[in-house]
Amino acid sequence: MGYDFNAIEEKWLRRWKEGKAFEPKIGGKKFLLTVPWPYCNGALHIGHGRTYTVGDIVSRYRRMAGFNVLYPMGFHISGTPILAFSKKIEHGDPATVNLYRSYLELYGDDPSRVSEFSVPSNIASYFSEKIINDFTNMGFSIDWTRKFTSGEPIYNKFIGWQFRILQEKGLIKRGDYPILYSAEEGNPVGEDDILEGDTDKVSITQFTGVFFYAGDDILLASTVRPETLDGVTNIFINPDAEYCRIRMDGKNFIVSKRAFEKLKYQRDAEFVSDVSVKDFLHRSVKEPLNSREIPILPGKFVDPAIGTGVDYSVPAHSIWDHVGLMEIGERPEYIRVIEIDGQPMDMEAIRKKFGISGLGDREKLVDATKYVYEQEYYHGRLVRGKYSGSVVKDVKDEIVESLVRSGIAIPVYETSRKAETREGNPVIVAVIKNQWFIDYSIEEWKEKVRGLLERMDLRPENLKNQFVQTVEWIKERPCARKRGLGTRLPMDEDWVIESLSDSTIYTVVYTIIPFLRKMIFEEIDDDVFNQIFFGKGDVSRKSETTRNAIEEARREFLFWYPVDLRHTSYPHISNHLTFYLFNHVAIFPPEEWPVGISTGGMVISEGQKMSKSKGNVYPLLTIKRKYGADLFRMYLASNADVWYDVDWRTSEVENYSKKLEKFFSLLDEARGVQGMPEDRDLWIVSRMAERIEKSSRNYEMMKIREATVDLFFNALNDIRDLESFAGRERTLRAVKMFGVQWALSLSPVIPFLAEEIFSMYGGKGFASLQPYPSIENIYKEHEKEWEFIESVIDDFRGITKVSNIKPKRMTVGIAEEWKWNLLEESKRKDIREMIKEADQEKRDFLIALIKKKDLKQSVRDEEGVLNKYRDDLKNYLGIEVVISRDPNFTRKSLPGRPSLRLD
RNA sequence: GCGGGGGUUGCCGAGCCAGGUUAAAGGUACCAGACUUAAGAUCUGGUUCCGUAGGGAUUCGGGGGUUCAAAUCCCCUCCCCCGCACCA
Repeated sequence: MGYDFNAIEEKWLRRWKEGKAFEPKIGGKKFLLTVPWPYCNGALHIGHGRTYTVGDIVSRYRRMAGFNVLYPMGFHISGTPILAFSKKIEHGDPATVNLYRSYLELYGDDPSRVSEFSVPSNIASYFSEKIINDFTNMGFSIDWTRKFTSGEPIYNKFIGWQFRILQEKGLIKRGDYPILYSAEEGNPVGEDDILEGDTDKVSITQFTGVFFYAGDDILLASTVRPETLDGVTNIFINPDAEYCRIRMDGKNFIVSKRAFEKLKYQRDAEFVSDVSVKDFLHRSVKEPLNSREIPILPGKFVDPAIGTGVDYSVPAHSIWDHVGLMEIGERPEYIRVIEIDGQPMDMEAIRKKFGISGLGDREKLVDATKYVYEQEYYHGRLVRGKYSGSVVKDVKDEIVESLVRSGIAIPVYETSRKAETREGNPVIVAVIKNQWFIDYSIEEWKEKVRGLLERMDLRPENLKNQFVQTVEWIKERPCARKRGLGTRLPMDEDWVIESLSDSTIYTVVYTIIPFLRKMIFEEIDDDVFNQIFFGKGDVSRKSETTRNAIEEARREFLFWYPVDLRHTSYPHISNHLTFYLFNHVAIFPPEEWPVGISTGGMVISEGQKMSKSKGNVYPLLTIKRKYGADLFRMYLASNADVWYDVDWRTSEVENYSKKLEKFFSLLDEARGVQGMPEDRDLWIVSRMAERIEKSSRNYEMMKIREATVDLFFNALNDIRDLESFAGRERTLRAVKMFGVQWALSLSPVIPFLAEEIFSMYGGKGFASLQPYPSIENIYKEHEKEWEFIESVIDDFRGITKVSNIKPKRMTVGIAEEWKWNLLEESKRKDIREMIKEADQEKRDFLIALIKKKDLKQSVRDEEGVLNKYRDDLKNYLGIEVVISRDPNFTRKSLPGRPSLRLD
């Protein structure tokens, strides 16, 4: 018979709410725990539940460990996705409309309401409400009185304040910045906007456009290998493509027409005239380094849509160029620029090695090119020019910079692959002029963050390395975009602060939001925030209401902040979490800087990444209805350590359900049983005492899996063993002794069941608010005795298994006195010394002692223990136990490991 | 490439940092037995190989080394996953 988890969960949800169980007031030892706020553009699935569940288990444990815990939550609505979805719904995009209809259906709402979602704020408000509901149902001990969204006016004021501070401190700057862009749509495009952008990522590649002079014109040849410029032998242009003359920076450039269409989004470029390929072919141009005259040759392999459509040829280091020349029957003198271990790579040999017969072997050419590039990039040394002697990868960036500085090259950006938007338009690279950045590259700033990392509590331990690495690598980050929801950039209202940049110190708002809301909105300005956070804004002219609220807010901020633990999943390390550290360090004094960060794994489902097409995405709501929150939490907690991915397998989930039922009915039944437990069953109390104590440490170190497996699965196995040995009745009497403590120890993981059991056992108040339990371990000896009996049973089984007999009697040969004496001695002395002095017999024994360390834990009075369990052994194994001390028989006996004879 | 994490017994997954209690937790799957009209559920035992006495042999991606002793420490090598930015 199962238990009605739905009824139990509903009951305790109601009582927690009525009792305001998780709405802490200031006072005592505080613990502020945050998990990044969810982005509310759709229904939550099991993957979303993970980090919040871990956060909740931690907060619940901390609460029981005596901390005043605040676990707050808000909602993120900044950025483009919500906007994009509402736009699609407005336009009636069938896939999106269906998706949102299905969400509405899932939550039992009228699917026709989908049209409301054409207003972005409706998406945000609808789903934030559902998330509150879902999270509450999962038993998360969140203080919802402190919720807010990244889109509301009070928050906009706060972010405005933050950015003005960043600006004052000189951490914000402007500059040109390349981004992926759709010319047709007039928008930057993100991963989500690109066709197959999530599976096949598109990035920005920087080419170098090198100037080759042809009279008044400059052929702009683009390359990703400017280090080979010294080896140029000719220019390739595609004889079948269209080229044109354009004007940039007061000069005339020749590029393909396709290139111009993109280039004009990267810099000021004006069309001058079409040009004919024939006018250029076989003319010569001057290369910019040494003014050598080189010819322009036809290269059909040159793609006018990539780069500038003009290619400079370095046949000594490019397989394309080598084969290209071969095909048109040209064989200029190759100029070697790079050597590996003193040897240049031989393009002809590589051509043969890859089996390339001509330009038609595109794939092989691509492979060969990759091979050549990699070899020369990582292992090649330059042998000409001013960088002669350097390894390519060490000086490549410098080379590009120096070419640009000398005015003979410009950067040209290209996408890493050909890509189009979901609407079917080409994706190009555009350069945004005067893009706003937060300049994370400032060395003093980085240094402060490194200092912070030194003192932080980071889990898992390797997290520190990852952060140090990220801090090393981080540079300017664009912090605003021209579209999306969010806060307008205070210094330039055309821009909206980008969604990761507006969520770096928001955790502080949790501490003050209820008091901000008490203020008169119009009065909230920078002075208010300065007063709350630094105690130094002039607020004397505010209304009394506002001034009182400011005082309260300051008190709460000082009490709750900093964040003691921020927990999230590992993909946040190199972005959000790092910004989080940087911004705290920039804005707040050191005592308000983050104390701890932990990162966790993701959720995969049925052994695979979740995806709609695989049908393995399960909404949180469905899970709760079908299995209950406790089961979900138990599964997440025990399936994998926090830092690893959890695999949700429906078939295993079912088994958890049975285990929880067993747990519940066991404790339920034990409650009603009469009489005291047998003395010889009390070992199980000792085990439980140890488990509870050990798990406390594990919870604290966030080894949640270990705590759960031990407290739940291993404990249930003990009980199973006891039951099969001693029967149900005796087991229940023993279990009754620790039922309450057991349930309480599991309360962080399965809070609903814990509440129910706690109250069934007559507990007053909430289990969730009880101190973490402990059991005085007064039955340690019983445990050792039981371990002895267990090992005898184990040996008995071993023998019967191989000998195939059904014994009636078991003769137990207990080890001789001298062995026990040596064992005692070995605890005090160096066993190696003892071995040297011992005779053959003693030596064998001592070596056995080293091998079996646990023998040192043996119970001394084995005969007494066997007598104590004599009747149980007869019942359980169907044998009579006879003790023997016959020296012929006990020769092989060890303390804790008696000889056995069955007959 | 850089950085991080992995490769364990049918599968999932502990153990490895602090070498011996480890043929290696736990779960799952499978086999046998009990219960049952039967199935399911539940319970019991088993699941590397050999062995009619608790033993032995081999095993933790591959190779080598340190050690009385290595899944655990060191070196080399192969393979897999994740992050690398404007995207929440």
